[in-house]
Amino acid sequence: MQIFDTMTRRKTAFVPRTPGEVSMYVCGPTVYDVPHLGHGRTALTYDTIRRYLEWCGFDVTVASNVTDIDDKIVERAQREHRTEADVAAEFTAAYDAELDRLGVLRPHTRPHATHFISQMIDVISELLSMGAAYEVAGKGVYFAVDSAPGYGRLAGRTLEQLAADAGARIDVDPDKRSPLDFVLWKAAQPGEPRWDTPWGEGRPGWHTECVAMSLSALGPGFDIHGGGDDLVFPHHQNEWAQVTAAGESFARYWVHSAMVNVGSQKMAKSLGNYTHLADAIDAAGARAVRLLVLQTHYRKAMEMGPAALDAARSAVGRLDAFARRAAAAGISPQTWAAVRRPDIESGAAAGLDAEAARAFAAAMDDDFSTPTALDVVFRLVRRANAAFDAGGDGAGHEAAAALHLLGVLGISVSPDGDATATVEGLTDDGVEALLAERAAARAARDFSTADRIRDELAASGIVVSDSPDGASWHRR
RNA sequence: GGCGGAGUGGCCGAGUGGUUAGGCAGCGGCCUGCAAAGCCGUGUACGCCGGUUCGAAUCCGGUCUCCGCCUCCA
Repeated sequence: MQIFDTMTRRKTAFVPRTPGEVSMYVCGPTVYDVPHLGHGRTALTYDTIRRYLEWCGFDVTVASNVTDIDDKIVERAQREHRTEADVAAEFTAAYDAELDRLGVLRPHTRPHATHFISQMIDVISELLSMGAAYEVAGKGVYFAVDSAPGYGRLAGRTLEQLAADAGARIDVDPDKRSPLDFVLWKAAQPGEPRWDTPWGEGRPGWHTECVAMSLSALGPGFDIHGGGDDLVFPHHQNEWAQVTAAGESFARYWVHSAMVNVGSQKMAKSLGNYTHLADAIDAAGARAVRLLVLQTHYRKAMEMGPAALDAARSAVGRLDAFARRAAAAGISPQTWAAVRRPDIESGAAAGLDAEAARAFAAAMDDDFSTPTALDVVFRLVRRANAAFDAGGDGAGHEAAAALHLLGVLGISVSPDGDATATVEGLTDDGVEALLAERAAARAARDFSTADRIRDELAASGIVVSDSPDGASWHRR
């Protein structure tokens, strides 16, 4: 298995710290507003990686934080006359709700920054004692970047290059020894939340929390450190600098997922193309959002506008229709839910198309190439459908593999369509009654009545399909 | 200005030297009372200009355009 490591900028063979186990830290959100499409993409990226590694047989541990104290949270709390904790609680809940809808597995541990103040104090104290950090009266504690040789490497730049550009876009703070130095701890300001420390009251800077939390949760030298592309610099570089200065080992692999574009520009509030994750899920369904995300490689910027979401929604409909045919043939995803990659390689999962599963695994082994993996799945679906058309039971292996591999990617397909969709109106019995009426009309070759009933059902979200064995239906 | 990425058929989006990516949409056909679903068929796609090669979307040189990061950001 190969993973692209941001630090070395190349695909690297994946060798975990402990054989058979993978430890993964994913930088989570700052909870000052509702989650947007980008949060969804990032979460789905790491959820997919996790699911795949688990399928491969690894014992995976995921830690993902919530930043619940930060400038923007303070700002919003003050603007809305509420506490920071209240703001954080509201948007943590919103984040959880949308990720749950997307089917993103909850991390095994989810540290909150405000619960790790004492660990952050330990980190900063150590850096102060070794001279890697310094205090500025009234402002806080800063990290001296020159105490971390190689600073800039994650961004593909040298300290000198970075220094030459410093100040190009923001004013240099004269209290810093180097313009690149960053704040570890912010001295208390009136009206802001504060914690007591050996160097006075204040609140944490952003970059220390992930150091304290990741190392607490996963220990030194954990395997994968992930997050959005925009965190590479300065956030991850600054985390790395602290750990490096302290002489500890940090992440073995740095993985970053690319940004979401809407209208070919990065989605951002300032550009007015900020899209709430909840709106996209409402419009296209959670599975379409997931499918769309996986149709693009995680390291490439992707388009998530309405047209793209709509196309994905159609594709999910195709998969559901396939699931209906498979179910009718007695092939259900549940049958294969417990199968893992080693089972297929050992031949213990006879009944699945092993060749297709290998092609799928080969794609995923290549830096989690989900678009190619989906290619494998869709080709299986077409072959299985063709076999269904041909009659007989030749579709079994392909259909089973397609359903199983979709499950590995976290895409749930179902004969019933989108189980989370809101369905109002007709009960099952009501539908059956109307269908009986329609069947009678068809038998009498009264097609206008039959079509009227079908149209009525369609208006209620019921799709009717006729076959030699009679009519079947499902909710759209 | 520095660093990095990208330009692929109507749209999204894989693909790093030679056989069909895939999805969505369209068109024709089969199936159907008509549909739906499905299958089959269907697109002189690789920003532009040169070069290397028997052969390039894929390598080299040049050029244009777009995007991201350099500041909080998934």
